[in-house]
Amino acid sequence: MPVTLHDLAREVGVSIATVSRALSGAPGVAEETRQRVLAAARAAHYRPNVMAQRLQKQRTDTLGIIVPTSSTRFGDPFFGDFLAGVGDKAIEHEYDLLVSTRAPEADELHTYERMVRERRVDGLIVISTRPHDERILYLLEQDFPFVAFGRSDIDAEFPYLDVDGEYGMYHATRYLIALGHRRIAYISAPYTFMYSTHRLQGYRKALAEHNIPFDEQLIAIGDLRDRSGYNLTRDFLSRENPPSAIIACNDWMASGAIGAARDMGLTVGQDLSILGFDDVPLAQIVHPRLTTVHQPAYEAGWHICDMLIRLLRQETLEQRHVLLQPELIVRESCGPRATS
Amino acid sequence: MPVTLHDLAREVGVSIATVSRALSGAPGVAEETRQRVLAAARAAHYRPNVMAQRLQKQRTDTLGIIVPTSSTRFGDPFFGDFLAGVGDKAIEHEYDLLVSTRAPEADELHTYERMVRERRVDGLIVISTRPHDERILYLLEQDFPFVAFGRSDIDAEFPYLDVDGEYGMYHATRYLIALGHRRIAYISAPYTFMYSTHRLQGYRKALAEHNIPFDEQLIAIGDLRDRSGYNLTRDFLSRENPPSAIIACNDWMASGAIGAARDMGLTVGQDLSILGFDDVPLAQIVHPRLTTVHQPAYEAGWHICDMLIRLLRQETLEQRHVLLQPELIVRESCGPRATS
DNA sequence: CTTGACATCGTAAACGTTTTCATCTATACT
DNA sequence: AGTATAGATGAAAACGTTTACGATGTCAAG
Repeated sequence: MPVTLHDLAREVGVSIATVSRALSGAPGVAEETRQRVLAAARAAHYRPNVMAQRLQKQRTDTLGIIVPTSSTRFGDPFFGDFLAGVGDKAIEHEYDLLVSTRAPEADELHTYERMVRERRVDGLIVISTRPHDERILYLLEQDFPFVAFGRSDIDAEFPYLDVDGEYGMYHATRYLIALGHRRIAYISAPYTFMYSTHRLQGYRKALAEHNIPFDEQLIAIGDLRDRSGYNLTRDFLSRENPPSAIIACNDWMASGAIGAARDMGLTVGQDLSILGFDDVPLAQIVHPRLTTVHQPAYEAGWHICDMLIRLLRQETLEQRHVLLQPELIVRESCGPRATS
Repeated sequence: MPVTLHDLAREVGVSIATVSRALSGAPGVAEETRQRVLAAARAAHYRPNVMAQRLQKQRTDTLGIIVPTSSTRFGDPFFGDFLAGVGDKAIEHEYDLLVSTRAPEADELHTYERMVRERRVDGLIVISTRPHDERILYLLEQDFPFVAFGRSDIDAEFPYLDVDGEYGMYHATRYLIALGHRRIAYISAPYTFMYSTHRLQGYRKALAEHNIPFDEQLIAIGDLRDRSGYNLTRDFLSRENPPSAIIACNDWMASGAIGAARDMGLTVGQDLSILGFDDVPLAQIVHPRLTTVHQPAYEAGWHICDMLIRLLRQETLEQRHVLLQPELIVRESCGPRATS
């Protein structure tokens, strides 16, 4: 039913090779012929069959990204913005974007194998890297093109873009220290995420620089959802020597912390300082508005996609390792330590 | 480099046709031969080349969804959950999911043409339907399989799933009326979305049933973001006869409304009732927690994807038109009208 | 012993491109 | 005039599958 090169060739009275050349802009076809072909193609509303092109070219012109749907990531607006950045960049270069949720029961690597071995995509974006990330090891082993969002601790080089969580948390912590805080609790993300370690590093570094001893008791691990921020904060505040400030590893937990403080009769920003991470829209909606560390989600996605495309085009990346410096956004959830 | 049917055929000593049949489970191949082929395939880590399969089968086994990235939709967690539902269902049936952001400068239909005419996908999911939706008209005209999330007012039948906004808003309004409210302001979504009209219908219907005259002055149109909810609420409240309750068309604007009320010294849930729509996670984080209408985003995506797959498989849909009834979630942002 | 049915398998044609290579024509040079 | 050269084109081989069709062999029924 749909019109093919063959149809056009018959129509114009040339061979399909000539039609192909004329359409692709390849040299070696007379200008007059080219015009005739183009006119016929337009008239017949010709569109190439991409599957045929892909089979022939041995390229899919498709980028892939695999999203663990069960985790909170997908509902997280941070991820939505990231994906928007990836998508915009992809379409700008005429790449398709294949988004796959990992089948919950299936082995994660199975999803990656599916992409790689069956050649569904030309390259992959790996998100939320983990320590000893087996996905990255697999892709390296297969010599498959990819760019990671985040670093890992494996003993091999690979292209990545990361937001410098250590830098961000270091400055956030310094900010609280400058406000007079000494007992600063820290609600971490699970250590299965690489960034957890980096951010904790920043926290520890700032403490050390100001000769504040690191207290294991002030560290808790949340599940990134507001509920756990709430619970852990209640826990912290009901101790006999409660912290005067709390840092949470993302804005959701920080928002939960705000709720807990409110429920316990504390005024956030005065009695208790709370600091988040990510700067999702939510941060400006909660009351008081959240002081947090801004992660440029859209830009990160955009940039990573750009790196991947360059990689696929064999262009040399000016930088295979990009570290973005996040910015501390001061709003109202932090204040000087209450001098009671 | 990668192993093909041809390689396996040579290996086992049969023709590629037999190998293909053995692998696909087609009849007409001796059990013993099939086992030999399967063993060889396993040993050689054979994976089919999907592009070749797609060219041959004239199917892409891919579903598409086009997302207007510039609008707030992508960052909206509602959409993230929806997409997760679609993705999970798609992978369950071994479909790939192609997510395309519309190139901002390009004509929207161009993106659809790209999908349809170049046969990149077998079917499409159309989201946030609009009055006289040209995308739907185009797909109908092309006789291209799709399922819409939302209805439209065009004069043609097409498969859709929708959340009954009229029903939801009707019950929400009734709830406020039952609490004693008579002057209920309404912050609508832009009328470029089909659901705006439906929801407004529900609001009007509830008013009419209780003999409350519809007052044009109490209707405002927001842009779905919290900022506009904030501004419009300030506007409402600074009039001489302010409303005692405000309904917003989504939770973001409702949250903005809460902020505005707070800034004007009002206690939400007592002095002013505020009601949202969607029930995104945010609704449970703001203070007071938002009374809102729950939209089952994940389930909607899941169900729509299921409908589309059945459509593609020529199975008869038990229902080509699905209307989900949303549920009112009562929390703390609404209360009886203050009897001052 | 012939015939037909059936199971098993191979040949080859598709699917719609891109691209190599060879062919052909026309022009320019000796 | 003869020949080299460049430009324009077509034939055909790929890319890796699926599948219609035909060929072969086996076995049971007549």
